[in-house]
Amino acid sequence: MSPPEKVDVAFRPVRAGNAFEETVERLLQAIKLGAVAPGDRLPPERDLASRLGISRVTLREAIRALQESGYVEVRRGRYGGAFVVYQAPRPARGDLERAIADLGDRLGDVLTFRMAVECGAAEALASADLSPEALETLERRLADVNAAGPDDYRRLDTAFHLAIAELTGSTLLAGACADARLRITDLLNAIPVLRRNIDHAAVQHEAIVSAIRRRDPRAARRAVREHLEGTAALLRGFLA
Amino acid sequence: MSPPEKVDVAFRPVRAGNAFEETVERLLQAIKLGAVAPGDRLPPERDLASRLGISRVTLREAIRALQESGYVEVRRGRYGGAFVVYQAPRPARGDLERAIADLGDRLGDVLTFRMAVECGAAEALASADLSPEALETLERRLADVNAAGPDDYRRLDTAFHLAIAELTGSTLLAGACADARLRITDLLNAIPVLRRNIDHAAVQHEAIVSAIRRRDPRAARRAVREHLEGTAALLRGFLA
DNA sequence: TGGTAAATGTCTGGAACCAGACCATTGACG
DNA sequence: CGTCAATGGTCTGGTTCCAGACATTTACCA
Repeated sequence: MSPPEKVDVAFRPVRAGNAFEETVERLLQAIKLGAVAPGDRLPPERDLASRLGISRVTLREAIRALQESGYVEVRRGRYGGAFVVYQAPRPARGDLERAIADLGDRLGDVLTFRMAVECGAAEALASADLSPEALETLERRLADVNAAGPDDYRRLDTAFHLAIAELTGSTLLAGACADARLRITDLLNAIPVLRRNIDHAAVQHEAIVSAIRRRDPRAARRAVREHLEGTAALLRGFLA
Repeated sequence: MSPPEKVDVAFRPVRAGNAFEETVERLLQAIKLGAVAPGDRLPPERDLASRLGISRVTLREAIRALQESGYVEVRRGRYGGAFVVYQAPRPARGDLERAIADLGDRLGDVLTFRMAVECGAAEALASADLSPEALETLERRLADVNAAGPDDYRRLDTAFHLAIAELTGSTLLAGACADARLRITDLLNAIPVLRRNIDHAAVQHEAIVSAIRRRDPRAARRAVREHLEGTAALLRGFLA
């Protein structure tokens, strides 16, 4: 037998690192991702801390960091909370290059990962026995994206993609999709939202939902694949 | 627009929980997974601690727990270390039911996740431009499984599956596959290794490698899908 | 036979993190 | 116009976790 079957992936890190930094990162991504729309507020500290599995103290430190960086505005009293004041800026020339450079050689990693999990989610959803409510949620997200203005587009696009993952009912898969999306948000936000691209995406989105609706896993997968490949190709192009 | 697009997956836990318990779990799974064969030793404490991203103290506590449970044997001095003494027992009647009950309603979640990431990995690998060394590694793992005795089978089967993920070069995807495998190990170990099943699996493994070799992503995906679906169906059957 | 390298074993001080109790503020609503 | 519930703000004591220095053990090897 061949001796060195070192499966080093079994010894990968148990924890990501510092709880505070992780939390800042998570919240920041939740904001950029649009899980909380500008003007809305984060859940109450006690709730959020328990959902994130950290103490309120640590969460508060993270929120303060976001406050000092101008992402949220904290108000006290009843109906108070941490309100999102961040509005994703229109991408400027050079943003994309910078974001890609930040990601470094992990770009390919992320793109591969995203392709695998999002295609998998779509296929799983199209194989499942969807409740009418679930289907309605999906249609609603699709309508939201189609009705979005330029400032809302990325946010609602993300919500649509993540809805597919969440509706599979697999929290592991949904988590993986969210993770993939988080890692690529900065890149997506750096791509200008052009009319032509939106229209193209809308057709593809429709194809995805249609495949899911008629329970055609292979078509669902193919549709997602084509949808993501456009972005992937664009980004990989900047590596040359 | 439809107001409540609560993407609660964005607020999922930042950290898994207790570092000590997480570490015990991880090491235990690494052993059951066969990342370290019986008789072999874990990496030195300092190495391992840094790889796992925890302190040596915490790692030592975890190792001591494994020692007291009889999984490893620790020897001091040069050429010492934590040696694996655990030999996966032949599954007994009722093990599988117990393992499934332990997993509870997360079974579907795990199966869906596993299907998505392993299919994704195979497809990605079949789309990639494999180096001769990579291909050779894959062939070697395949040969290892085919040459395995009953006691080694699960371990080498795991090594084969994880090799596919690792060779994609995407650490995220490899990590996800390892994670999926970890979560399902107890189930797999509870399934008796029958001659008939081994032969069947060997044919499917060959189909997977063959598809990768001739760079046919769709065939690779389909082969993995069929391979995993057998297990999934078997397990789901126990839910009824 | 003794030196040495590589490993585990032990200790200390400090940083990070937590749980929970309590305080302060605020806007809605009766 | 006062009450109150929901929220952020603060404090205390304790636990977990860490980094690093130092001690001990052991097998190879000159």
